[in-house]
Amino acid sequence: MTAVKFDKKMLKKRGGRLTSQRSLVFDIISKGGGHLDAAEIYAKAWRRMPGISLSTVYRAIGKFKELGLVEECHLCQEHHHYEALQNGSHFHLVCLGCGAVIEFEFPLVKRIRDEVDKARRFNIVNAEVNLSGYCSRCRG
Amino acid sequence: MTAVKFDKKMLKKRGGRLTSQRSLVFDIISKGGGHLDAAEIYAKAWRRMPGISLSTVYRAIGKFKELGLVEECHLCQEHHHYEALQNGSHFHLVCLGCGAVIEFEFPLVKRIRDEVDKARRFNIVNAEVNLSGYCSRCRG
DNA sequence: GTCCTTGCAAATGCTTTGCACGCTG
DNA sequence: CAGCGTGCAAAGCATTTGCAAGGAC
Repeated sequence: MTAVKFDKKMLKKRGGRLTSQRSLVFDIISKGGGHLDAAEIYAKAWRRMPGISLSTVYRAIGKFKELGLVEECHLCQEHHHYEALQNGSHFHLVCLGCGAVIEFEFPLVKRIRDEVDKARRFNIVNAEVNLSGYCSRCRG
Repeated sequence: MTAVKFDKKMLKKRGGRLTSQRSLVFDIISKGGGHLDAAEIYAKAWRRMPGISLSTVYRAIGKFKELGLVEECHLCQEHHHYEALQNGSHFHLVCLGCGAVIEFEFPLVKRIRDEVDKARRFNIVNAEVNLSGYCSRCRG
């Protein structure tokens, strides 16, 4: 997990401007290893650039997402969704085109659980698998 | 995906009371197949019980979660977290005890992608796998 | 010089909480 | 009848937006 050097080219693609704030935010996200939320990024940013605004952090993140440099861990849903616990676990396949959600079960998921359990000495309680992409109708 | 009959016993375990609002909310969640958010549940509930309060919906959901009857799809994190896209995908193993996050790569994940891709005629763009449980230190 | 970015403050949207009344057990 | 659950309104957070001033190109 090495930090990615923030590069002018990365922004220029779609006309973004290279500012010190953006470099800073990108550097923090890049070194954060994927576990930082906006407030944490903001806190780290403030230490290196006192006075930086929280909205600037959000806007930088938004820009990076737009450019495909950064992604949210929980990509497919905006807010919480709930489901009743019934017959075992199933997984979600979300179409980025039409928003359709398909549920599926997949034996390999159990194998992943088992093997991670063994390999990492980790007692797995919950497994969540979310796939997103384009369904047959929407691709093209 | 059949609806689960809401049962008095399900609530009594920890002293909850059986009310018409709770039955209604549970029924909606149960029939929703896991893709309803709070607002959608509220809307459906209002149609069958005009005047029901949104806070009641939230409190019912909270109770069901507490009783283990319902779970949020995005269990492990409260709000969005961001990560830089770099060398291919990795996955997350979150300890429910100490909060540690372990990243791992796993070849089976690629197999799942491929097979779902084929089986469902779905063009997969992003795969996300989140496992949670207890690490060797925290279990016991 | 143009117009994209920033900082600030206010607004928005989802979720939670305080309080008095009503209903379950 | 005791105490939990409800509805309402207000509070809390995270995130977004409008606007005037500042900086990149």
